[in-house]
Amino acid sequence: MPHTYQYPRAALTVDCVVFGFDGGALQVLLIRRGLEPFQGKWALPGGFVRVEETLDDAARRELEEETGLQDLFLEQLYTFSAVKRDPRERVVSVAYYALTKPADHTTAAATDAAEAKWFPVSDIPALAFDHADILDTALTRLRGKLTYQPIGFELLPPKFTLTQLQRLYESVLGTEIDKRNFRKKVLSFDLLVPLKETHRDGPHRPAQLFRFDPVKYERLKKKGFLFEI
Amino acid sequence: MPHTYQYPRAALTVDCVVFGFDGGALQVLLIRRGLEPFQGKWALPGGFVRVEETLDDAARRELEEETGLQDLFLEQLYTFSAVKRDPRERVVSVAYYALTKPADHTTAAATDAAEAKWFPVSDIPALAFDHADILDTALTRLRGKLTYQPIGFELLPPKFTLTQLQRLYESVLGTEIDKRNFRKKVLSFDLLVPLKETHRDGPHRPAQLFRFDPVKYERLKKKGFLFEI
DNA sequence: TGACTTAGTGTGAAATATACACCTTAATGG
DNA sequence: CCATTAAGGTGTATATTTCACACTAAGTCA
Repeated sequence: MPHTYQYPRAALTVDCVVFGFDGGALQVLLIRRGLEPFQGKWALPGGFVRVEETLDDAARRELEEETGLQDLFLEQLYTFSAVKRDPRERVVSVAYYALTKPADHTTAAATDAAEAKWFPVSDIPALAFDHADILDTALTRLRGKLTYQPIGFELLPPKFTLTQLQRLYESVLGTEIDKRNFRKKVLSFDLLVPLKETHRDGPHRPAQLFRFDPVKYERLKKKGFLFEI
Repeated sequence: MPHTYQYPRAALTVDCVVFGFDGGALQVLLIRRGLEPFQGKWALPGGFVRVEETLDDAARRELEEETGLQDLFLEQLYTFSAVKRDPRERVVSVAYYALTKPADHTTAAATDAAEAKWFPVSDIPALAFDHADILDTALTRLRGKLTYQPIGFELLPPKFTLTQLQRLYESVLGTEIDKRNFRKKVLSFDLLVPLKETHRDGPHRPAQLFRFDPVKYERLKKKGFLFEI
């Protein structure tokens, strides 16, 4: 059923940069394109926005359709509009970035629709469209955001150790952090609650498990608060 | 000449939050709408994106058409996509925010196309569409950005005094700042060059004029640098 | 020439950031 | 079962940054 307008219109898409952390390196979820253009190339999950849904809805829908992922931290990133970014026709794409917990990773792999695969950000294949630009923008944003908002927890399981959190910061920011100073700082925000459990893992002392307390975070945020590592 | 597509498409617009500073309070430039919907209401300058231009181009074009402003600091803000944000049909709008120097203010007032007027952000009339949301988002962004990037200069004339700069920070951030500490901090970045001129203004000691040095700023930015007031 | 008004300047105290090394605890295996 | 292994966990002293605070300087105008 055709739709007619007085002036030509760009098509609107969403593209999602999905980050994950496997304990060692920051990863991005890509899907292999089944159709032209760029058939067979790796690309960010995404697709056309329906006329009766918001961009956030579209991003969540496409993510679920293409990767099986649900209920993740998702935030609008930037809208990309280079005139020739899609060889077919004018397409403007609103990019999102998402953070997943490790438990989601298997889910993502299990999807059948298209081939989906995690790649370490240090080793990304050639991407379709301007997706390399989008990924760069997302990485820059993630690094920036990590230093002033407590979103690192979104990349870790609900229960995590301080060492895991530190590894995450180190690999995303690409710096080494002093263990004692990091712990002091992180705990000083009073956003982590120690659990009565420990994480046993090999021939050494087991690690205290913590969880993030979103309620305390909301309280702090309202008072105007700066989370800085 | 009609244009036909297989699926319905949202219309794409840009809207611009133009900030100015008159020495006392932060101002926003609004235009009075000449057409329905919201005829006679105040709104952000903006309009439809043409199919062969980027969003940045569209924002600059609309700004010039509606307000006469050119060559200003302009940055994409966020894309607004609530389904009913335009009562006529589905319209997705990419919001921008812009910073103008005082010399531009008269230019803006001189435009004839539509009625354009500066309003202090503390006293904004009811706005069309979701423009109040957009303005809120822009203000939050401006406040955030001002504290870690040296964009305040974009709101001042090319030559300015430290007191003017301080007033700007105070009124945008809504805080009082200690004069000595502010000067120490700002000068410590080594981004301001003192001029051989002073600013005479009333029966008191004249003030040293400075200009912002974008070259030094670029150098610093590359080394990874944090501008924090 | 004195009164008025904004410009411009320095220091000490408090808080925060940084550098740095050793003991603790459980698992493993000889 | 005890010695070894390997990561977990902790405190302090120093450097740096932030913060609070008050007077003199320079020009105008009556």
